[in-house]
Amino acid sequence: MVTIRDIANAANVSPSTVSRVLSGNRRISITTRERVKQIMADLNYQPNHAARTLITKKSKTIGIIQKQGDKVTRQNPFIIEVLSGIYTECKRHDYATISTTGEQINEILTEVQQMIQSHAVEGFILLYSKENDAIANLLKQQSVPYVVIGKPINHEKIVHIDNDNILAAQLLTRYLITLGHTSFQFLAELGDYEVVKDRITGYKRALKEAHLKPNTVFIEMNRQQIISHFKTLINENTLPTIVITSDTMLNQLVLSALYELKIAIPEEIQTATFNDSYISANAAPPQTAVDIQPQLLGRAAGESIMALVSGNHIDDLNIIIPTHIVNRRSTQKL
Amino acid sequence: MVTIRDIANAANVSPSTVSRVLSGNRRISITTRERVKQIMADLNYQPNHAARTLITKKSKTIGIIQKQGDKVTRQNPFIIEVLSGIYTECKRHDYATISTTGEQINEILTEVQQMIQSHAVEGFILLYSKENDAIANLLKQQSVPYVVIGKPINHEKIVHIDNDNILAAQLLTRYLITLGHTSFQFLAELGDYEVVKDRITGYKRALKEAHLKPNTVFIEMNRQQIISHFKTLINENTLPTIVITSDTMLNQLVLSALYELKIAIPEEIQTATFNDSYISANAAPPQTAVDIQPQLLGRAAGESIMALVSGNHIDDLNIIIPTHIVNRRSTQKL
DNA sequence: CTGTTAGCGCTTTCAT
DNA sequence: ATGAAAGCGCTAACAG
Repeated sequence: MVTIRDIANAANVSPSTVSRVLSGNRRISITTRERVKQIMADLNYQPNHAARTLITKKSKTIGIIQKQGDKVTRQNPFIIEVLSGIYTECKRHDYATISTTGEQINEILTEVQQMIQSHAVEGFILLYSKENDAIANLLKQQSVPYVVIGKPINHEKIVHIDNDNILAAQLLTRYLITLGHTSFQFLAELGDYEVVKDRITGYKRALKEAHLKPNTVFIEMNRQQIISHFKTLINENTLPTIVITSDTMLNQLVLSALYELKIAIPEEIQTATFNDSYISANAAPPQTAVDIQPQLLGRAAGESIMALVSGNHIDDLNIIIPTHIVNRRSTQKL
Repeated sequence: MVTIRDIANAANVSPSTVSRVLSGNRRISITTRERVKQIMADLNYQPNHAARTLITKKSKTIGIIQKQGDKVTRQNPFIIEVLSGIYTECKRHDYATISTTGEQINEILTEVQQMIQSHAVEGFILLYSKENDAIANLLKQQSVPYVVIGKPINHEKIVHIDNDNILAAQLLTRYLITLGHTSFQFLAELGDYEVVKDRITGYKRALKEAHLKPNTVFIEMNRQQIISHFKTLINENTLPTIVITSDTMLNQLVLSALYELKIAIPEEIQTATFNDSYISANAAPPQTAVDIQPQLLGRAAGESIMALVSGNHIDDLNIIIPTHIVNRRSTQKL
């Protein structure tokens, strides 16, 4: 292994000089700087990460905290794209990322505690937003920098990266109204998520503007349940003309259920969903969807945490990533 | 930060003694061992990872190398589950994982080189198998331990974790033959993948046994192309009774295309796919699929690399993860 | 602009 | 069974 010492010897300077050119210190003569750099290249020098971390206490890695690590969450395109965005941005700044996905809150809590104490990470990105969250509290108390992807909690001075889900839902619903829909159903996954609440709010708002009645159903992420749900609607003759789902995965289940019940889209019913993805874009049929740009959410989170760990101040704590509607075959003019 | 020194002072022993109980050294009296352990717990001691790595040159992290990092690959459930398996297993051994996904081979190559030289990782898992691969060659040359998920390359002394894809395809095809199918089409993604070749081999073998003619088409992962493909089949009146796809993502596209062409599954055509996932299980309609157990592939890879980095010998270089057929609505007795 | 010095927290001979 | 001492590769005062 070639060390800072080796290249110091070869360049006839002291290790500290080498260290200085490494950190881009200004007050090194251009000649020595270039010479040292040349020798580093020649000898294929790689700085030792551990040694640097040991002394600076900067590990150049960011922790990512997820709540659940179950199969559905893992395979959710939204999460994957967010992670990809974070990864890209951190990598660009020469930072590594490390994920924590515990089954239980306590498990995550101790792991996070360890990471902090052993200086394994410099900051965290939380992939969820929750009031009075034990992990967030821990981070705050230990004053470890972190940012949250999700809805801002008003009394907190923490950077939140989010979409305007109320607006997004409102725009989608308005658009569907222009298509001629009057009979809506919003299918939402169970679980008391803030995002879902916001989307329902926006949906209701748009319907109210048009003097239409909202219809919202919370349902389990279970194919059989969804099939019986639609069976009931058919029997009661209360099938809406459009079903909006709160996420791709739920949408996929709805499409599967409708297929089984031989209800044709968009002829007999129409569908639209939040969280556009490869799957919804290539579903049967391709779905009209709200693209919330998860990749950008991740990138913005990465940028923010990079700023925080390098001591920069962020004055806008509330970063909003724009959304847009992608119009596909699952909806059409009535 | 509480160091080994602090707890040495508190226990009235030397740092080296503390270090010894930390590493489970035998020749420490049971009394001091217990006392030291107690104090470590009381003071909530966390070993400093960087310091340990600096001296031992063991980073307790494993590198994961992927070839492509595009959206389709990222969102492919197969990859996700493999990664999850690796992560789980490494975590169980107190190892972290770090991913590398470059756009170009050279980018990955330099990154891997860096990781090795700076002792950032102890070993690698390659998520692909390729003859005469530059990265594999680099690892071999520097004698960094690695395992690969994919087809064994015969003249190599490297642990490979794989399914028996020939057998899996053979079993699936045989099963479909028992359903009464005689007119097959195997739709494979373009790209010269060894897995795909094996699956086609098994498929052909089973058809040959039954004196049936194979029909194999390589196609781009593009919805429009697939639609025109099926249009052509309809026009030529050569629609098979069953379409087998080489992966979930391709299968999803086929379902979308068939939906558009209003060809009903399983009534007018049947479908089956490799690489079962949440998506194929809940598709329109749910797909008969070969579960290749990606989670287990990942776990086995994790186990193997753990063994290698701790210096254990692995005598069986060829680890086969069993597969099984999941029978769903997309196929039925003809 | 550059060198000297003193560690960061840990492991590991070499003693005893 | 335990301690003393050296040093992993790097950075950061401090000193010129």
